[in-house]
Amino acid sequence: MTQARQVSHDRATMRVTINDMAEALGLTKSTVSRALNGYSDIAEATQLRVKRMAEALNYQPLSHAQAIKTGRTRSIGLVLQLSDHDAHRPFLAEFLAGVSRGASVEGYTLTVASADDEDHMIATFQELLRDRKADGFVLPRAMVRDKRVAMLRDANVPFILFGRQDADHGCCWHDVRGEDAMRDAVLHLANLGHERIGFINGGMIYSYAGLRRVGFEAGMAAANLRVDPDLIDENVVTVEQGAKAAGKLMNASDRPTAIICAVDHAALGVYRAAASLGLEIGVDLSVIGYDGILEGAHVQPQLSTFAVDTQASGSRLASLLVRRIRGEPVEKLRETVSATFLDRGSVGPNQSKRH
Amino acid sequence: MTQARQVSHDRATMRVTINDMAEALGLTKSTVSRALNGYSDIAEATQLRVKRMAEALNYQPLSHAQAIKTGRTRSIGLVLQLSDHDAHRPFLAEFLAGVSRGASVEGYTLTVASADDEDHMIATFQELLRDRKADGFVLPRAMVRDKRVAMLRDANVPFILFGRQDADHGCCWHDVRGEDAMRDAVLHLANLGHERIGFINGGMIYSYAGLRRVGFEAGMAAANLRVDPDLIDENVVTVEQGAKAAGKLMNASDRPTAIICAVDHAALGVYRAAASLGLEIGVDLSVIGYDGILEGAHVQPQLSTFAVDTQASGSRLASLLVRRIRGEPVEKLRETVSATFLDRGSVGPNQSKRH
DNA sequence: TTTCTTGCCGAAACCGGTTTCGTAAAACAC
DNA sequence: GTGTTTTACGAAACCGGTTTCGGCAAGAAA
Repeated sequence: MTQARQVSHDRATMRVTINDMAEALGLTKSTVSRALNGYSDIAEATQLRVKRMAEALNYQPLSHAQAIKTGRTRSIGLVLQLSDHDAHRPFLAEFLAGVSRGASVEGYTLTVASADDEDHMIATFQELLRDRKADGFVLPRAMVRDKRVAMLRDANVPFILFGRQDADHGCCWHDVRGEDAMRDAVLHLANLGHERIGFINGGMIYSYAGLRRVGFEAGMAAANLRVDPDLIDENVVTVEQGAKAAGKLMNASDRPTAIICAVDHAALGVYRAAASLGLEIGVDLSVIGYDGILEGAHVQPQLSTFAVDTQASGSRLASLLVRRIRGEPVEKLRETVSATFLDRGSVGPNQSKRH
Repeated sequence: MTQARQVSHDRATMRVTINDMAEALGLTKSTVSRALNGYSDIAEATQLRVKRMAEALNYQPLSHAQAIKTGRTRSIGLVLQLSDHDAHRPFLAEFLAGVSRGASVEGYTLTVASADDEDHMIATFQELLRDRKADGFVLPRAMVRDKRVAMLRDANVPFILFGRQDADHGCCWHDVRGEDAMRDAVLHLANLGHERIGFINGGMIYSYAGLRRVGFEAGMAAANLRVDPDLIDENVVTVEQGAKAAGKLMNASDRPTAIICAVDHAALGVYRAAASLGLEIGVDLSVIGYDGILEGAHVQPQLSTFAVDTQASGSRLASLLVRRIRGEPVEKLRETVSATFLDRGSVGPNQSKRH
């Protein structure tokens, strides 16, 4: 007991409490509290005085103490899903760093939990809410039919998607315009004379895949090219799957001269398939990926791809979520950013058109 | 205001509080509290009755409420360091999932923050402590001179290392015995007739590197082999660095017939170097890695390596840390586990010894 | 039987905040 | 100059727990 006191004593570096504030100001703590929270029945002069003192004393209300009365704890939650295929894992470090940084800027902290399937995730959400461990959630990897969204919306809990949903679903999001990237990829290739362009899409359960497909088709239409179903594959997220898919596409009666991949790992698979077919990437076969994974810079030739700033997105998601928690309407909290094209060695002019 | 009430109302699924417990039991809340915390001045029969009721009502004290009095909040902290080289990132997802799961089993949650350098990390620790966001910390990647350790030990804050430190440093840890793996790797290769064995070590600022070096040398000694300084390189953690290091080793007057790498990425670099030298891995040059990254199973031939169960370690770290927080002595909270050897295709008998 | 322990629990203070309510003083109206 | 409304703050209750303290009843000792 004495020890517990001891421990908490030298651990906490002696916080300054609202009572210290009150004493220093010659006010009561209720006045201090309301001043800091901007109540209108506190004279503006007093509010300023109090806020200045808070600054001077480096006073920060203890979120736990606030939580028991207000229910809000100034922390945002994120639940990892382990069963997610590993294609997404490399981004996780940056993503988390981004989210935690964005949160911290707003004075929020990040609580991370994990779940092994969607149902478990729902349960985890509820537990976190029940214990007030999170005021809202960041949902990475929006899915087409997303149970998480349904649950959180019904429970009236603030949350934000990394990815998009149909507008009327009433949630806010931040996303990278993968569809624009796919379209630009097509146009870029078309400019280089490619006409037979293959498309290897990602996991169709995720909403990004549908969008990228649309973008690919938009690009093909804009370039006046026909979309050949034989040159399209889906649900490809690993290098192996990418190699297999590429093999299939290259078996088509009329081979593609270029392949666009919705995820970089698939593109690396295309490299592998090309190698086993004796084709040179960037010469015999052009490839464009998406994601901007590091390995892309380490293959020969370097992979041309659309890089996503995962960390920036994480940070942005956190700050939008905090605004949502603070009460801003959903409609104002939807935004997209663009990926940046890295024009590297895996793309070249269409050789078969040379005369 | 009314709205806030509304929100917090349908969000929280109406928790059962200690007052509900008291009412249901016909006791006062002070008795309920002490019963649940096992105070000796509460009759054992009563304790049981209370605990049973807690079970029945699914009562969990609100950690925030406890925190303001006790200073402890039942959550463990983890600060990511962004500047860490990416070699470690692939493990992060599993590691975090493990930590959060281990924590959750003990009724703890995980708070994640990030920092860009060591000093910022110290500041982040202090902030988390000051705001009581964490009762203790998991420190991934123990370093040889670890500022974090010094700071936390001085502040008397519970923490645990993933990795090891000199015993007298008075901290607890959980680690994988990389040194044993390195020794076994040597012996395995020696059994196959290899005598010229190279060693490519990882980042020397981390404590694992020193240990693995010791393990390598122990293995060489046990196999009666001479350690040739020309066949050793250090601070290699990426594929590129690995390729470069391997190139250097293969330039030695008396080439190694096998190379052991302290990290898998380096081993993949060896593959690359071998390819450019026209050497066949597993035949002309044997390679053994360490980590068990997924890519190791996707190269030709598959990389023989020592796999680490990062998730299990994360989980274990969390549970040890919780025990530390609960007051168990440091000395009892140190343990190591072994990596498991994956005997795959990158190792073969020493060709040069064939007659 | 009286007194002294001991066991067991309730009452109340406390932790660090928020929020409701009441009220003295100042400002306004007449 | 009096009556009424504002303005601006203090007092006190509250949130959901923990902890100190005090006291009653039963059992032990005298």
